[in-house]
Amino acid sequence: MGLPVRKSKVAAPPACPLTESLALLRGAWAPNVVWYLSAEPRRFGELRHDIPRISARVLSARLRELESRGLVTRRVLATSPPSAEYALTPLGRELLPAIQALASVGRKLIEEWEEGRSKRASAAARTRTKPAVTGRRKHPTTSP
Amino acid sequence: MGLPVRKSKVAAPPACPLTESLALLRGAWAPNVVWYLSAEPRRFGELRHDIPRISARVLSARLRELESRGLVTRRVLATSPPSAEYALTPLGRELLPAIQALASVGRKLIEEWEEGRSKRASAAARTRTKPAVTGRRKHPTTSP
DNA sequence: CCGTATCCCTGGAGATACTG
DNA sequence: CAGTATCTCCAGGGATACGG
Repeated sequence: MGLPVRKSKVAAPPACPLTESLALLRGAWAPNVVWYLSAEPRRFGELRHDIPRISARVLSARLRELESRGLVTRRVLATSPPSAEYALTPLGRELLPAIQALASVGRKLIEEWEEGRSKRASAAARTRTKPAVTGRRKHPTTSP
Repeated sequence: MGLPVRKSKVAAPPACPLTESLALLRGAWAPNVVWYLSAEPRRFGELRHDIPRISARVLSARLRELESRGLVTRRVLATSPPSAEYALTPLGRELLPAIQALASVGRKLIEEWEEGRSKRASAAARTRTKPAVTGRRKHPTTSP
């Protein structure tokens, strides 16, 4: 605040469509949040459960950011135990095809290398991530 | 270094396909790099021109990372002015549908948003996006 | 049950300058 | 031309604890 001269920083003029949509999904967990909202509105605690490794702080931050960008809406329910429901807006839904494409290729990749792992024990190119099948997930659509 | 302190950071087991493909495209510029390689192999300097706002350092870092993950290949040409060509691998190409979906929705968003804006004022401030066709060759597909 | 408030850490990214 | 070497900056993120 002291110095008036500061570089624009976030200005980030979206020179291209790719950058534009990427800007809406900023943050590592944003796509996941959108994904888990794709089927139906969900509550904060549900999302936390859906995305086990996200912290409340970050989930809250993402939700707020997505809300401020018009991708999700927040609805507070005046129930005895206070609850909140988050849902995708039409704008948020526009991103679903892309997110699904991402999930789709990811799924394929996982399959392929699980197969190739048993056949070809070589391919020491990249050793990342394990199958780590999630125990179970109560998700209407295919899980990300 | 050398402290016995163990932080158990855990590389993060990507429990879901979405996270998996996201992991491959880590870094803000990665998707753009893949996009600009989609049509044909390109050289370092060309990529720099394609993505004007990226610094050499970051471009280099992204390319190395993408290479280490098996998404791109690097080929050094022994020409008088040394040059290098980067190209997508089959694995890299598998991500194209998703990236194109992203670009597609971004394009649509921009259109919508420009239409809605034409009602209010002339969009003069935002016109500095150039496809960066430096007279060399252009992309068969629309620019991101 | 739904968050927000610290504290701290990591790494992605910008700018600039310099070699093979 | 194709990178690497520094340095700095800061937003995103993990953990924990606390307030509504």
